[in-house]
Amino acid sequence: MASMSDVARRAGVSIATVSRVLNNNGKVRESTRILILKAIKELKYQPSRVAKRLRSKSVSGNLLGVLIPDIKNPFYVEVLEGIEEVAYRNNYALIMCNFGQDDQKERLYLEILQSEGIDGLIAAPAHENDLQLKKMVKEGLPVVCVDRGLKDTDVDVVLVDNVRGAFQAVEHLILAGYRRIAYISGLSTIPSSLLRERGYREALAKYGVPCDPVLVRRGDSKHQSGIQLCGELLDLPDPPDALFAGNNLITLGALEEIHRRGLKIPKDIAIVGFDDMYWSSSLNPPLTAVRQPAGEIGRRAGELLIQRINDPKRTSVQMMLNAELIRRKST
Amino acid sequence: MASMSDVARRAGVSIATVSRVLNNNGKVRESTRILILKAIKELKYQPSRVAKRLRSKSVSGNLLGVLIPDIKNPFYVEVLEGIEEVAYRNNYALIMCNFGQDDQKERLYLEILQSEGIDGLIAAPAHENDLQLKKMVKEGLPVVCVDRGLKDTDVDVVLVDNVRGAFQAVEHLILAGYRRIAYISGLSTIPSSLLRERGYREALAKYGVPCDPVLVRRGDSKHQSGIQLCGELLDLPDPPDALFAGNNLITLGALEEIHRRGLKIPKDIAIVGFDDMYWSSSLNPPLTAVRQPAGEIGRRAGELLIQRINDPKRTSVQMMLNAELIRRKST
DNA sequence: GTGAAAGCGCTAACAT
DNA sequence: ATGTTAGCGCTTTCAC
Repeated sequence: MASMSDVARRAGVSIATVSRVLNNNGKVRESTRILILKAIKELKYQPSRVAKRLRSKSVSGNLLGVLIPDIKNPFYVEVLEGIEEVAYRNNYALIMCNFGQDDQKERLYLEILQSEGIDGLIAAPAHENDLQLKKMVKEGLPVVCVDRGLKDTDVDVVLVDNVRGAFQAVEHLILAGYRRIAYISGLSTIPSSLLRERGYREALAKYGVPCDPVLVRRGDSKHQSGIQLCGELLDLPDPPDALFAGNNLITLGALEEIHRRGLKIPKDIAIVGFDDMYWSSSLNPPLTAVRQPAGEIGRRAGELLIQRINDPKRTSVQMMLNAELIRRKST
Repeated sequence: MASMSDVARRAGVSIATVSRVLNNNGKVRESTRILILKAIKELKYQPSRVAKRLRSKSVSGNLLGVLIPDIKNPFYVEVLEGIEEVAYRNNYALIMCNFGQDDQKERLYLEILQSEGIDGLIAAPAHENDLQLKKMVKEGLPVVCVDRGLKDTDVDVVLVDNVRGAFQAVEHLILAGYRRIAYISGLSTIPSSLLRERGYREALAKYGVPCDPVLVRRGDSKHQSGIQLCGELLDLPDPPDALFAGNNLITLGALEEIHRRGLKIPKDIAIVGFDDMYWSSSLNPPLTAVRQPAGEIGRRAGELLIQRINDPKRTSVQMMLNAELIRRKST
């Protein structure tokens, strides 16, 4: 691959001049600019992002990190897609780090990202109290969090109103006449699990529906735990007549278990999921769900990050997007 | 962030020696090694992958590129997960490029990857005849293709026996008694679409089932085209009694349309999809599908790539994995 | 066994 | 308006 000095030699100028036309700064005579442009074209020259990144912290290296807990989760895929969209538009490449809810792996990835000299990071951290990430923020790395924030730390966050979303889901169930409403929660270390539980309780409270503790089950946010916990609920002597599933994967797991038992939705049991999927309408019956605008979360996060890279001092914002209940046929 | 020279100074040695202990090459007295290790720990030194990458083509920069057509497609998500798994195990970071079936975007991403100095690339190219990618291969970039190869080019490829997979799916339909079997194809520029169509035709031929051209529809591999084309088929004066869907997204689209019309599966129409999803059992009825071992495709591709990076001269291989028909309840 | 120094491709400060 | 040069952090000869 041709380098800047190749271009310079071919155009009969110094590399500094080449750099100038490349970055459009400094004055360059039109005639030499044309000469250089020609040389660039002829040599098919492409600047090395690596060299640029190494050279100086002061200039953008056009590289962003994305740290997500579980790429199997369609929610994160959509967030990722949103991020990618704005990153690409702004000429940033993306390093993808999927830590699979594994703290150790998250730590290692964070180190790698640092070592890669990324300009900024979008993360859904394992905990609100992620020391390493907090440290990186303090040291000045531009970070924006999605889905969950960082305690006592000044970062941009973009998320959804989990309490309200959950509240709407459960309220909808209550108004439809269900009374024994179960909640399958994801990992209780994740704030959103707790917030959704709060929404669940608030809705029950508001309508005076008693909250039976056996109807609240906590798992690990994954597909398998949806199957497992849904099974436990169904095995109860007095099983629930409706289910509020804490996330995507749990919903899918619960659905699998319900179908396996040959139960009819919503006759035998109703279900509403937190997180919509673009193919929720393909389910049978089509799923009622709380839709987080995942793509927009990603896009917003990307935009905030780029803003922060360009203006590291700007005050941090928390952007709360609205979650909307999509009524289909499962309730 | 501490650099090598910080470590060297602290340990009272030269950076060359530090480099030696870091890379475990050259002789270093045990006592100085310990000294250096101590300094590294104290300074929390982390080598810069950027500098390493810039420095020399001869040594691995620990960076891989992944180029995929559509991250919305669960198949690619699973492939990606497999790749990520082995990349991580081997200390490679991943640059993710989702080109969304857009040729222009693919080209730009390829340029970016080159400019990032990646050590290797895993790609599902837009066409078998991707000039730019072919050129990069010829110039010596280690590449492995997944899902589709590169014409007249010597690359590693890992994919699935599409003809056989499709054949099994359609044969299964025929043996179950269906006769008007439709095929909704993805983009006809993608080899797998054509191969699956071939499997479809071969199965019909083998059992002497006439092949009605109106039952073969070609779309763009996306969700929306599944909805659209399935609708067209259902509107036929003599509609199909079974459907073979060319990929994941098409299946989901078709399902949506079928449910929308209140049709019963498999009574009114049977469906078998190409590509299984981990939540296919959550569908109602659980979906019969041809399962590509997507995670394994990704892992294999990752392994092949790393092998090739370490041994650029080794002869290229084509690895064809088996696709398996999973019989559930939709047929 | 260890150090000095060149150089990867680039930017930016300083000269001219 | 253009050139020279000093690094960025590292690997790798080549000396000693």
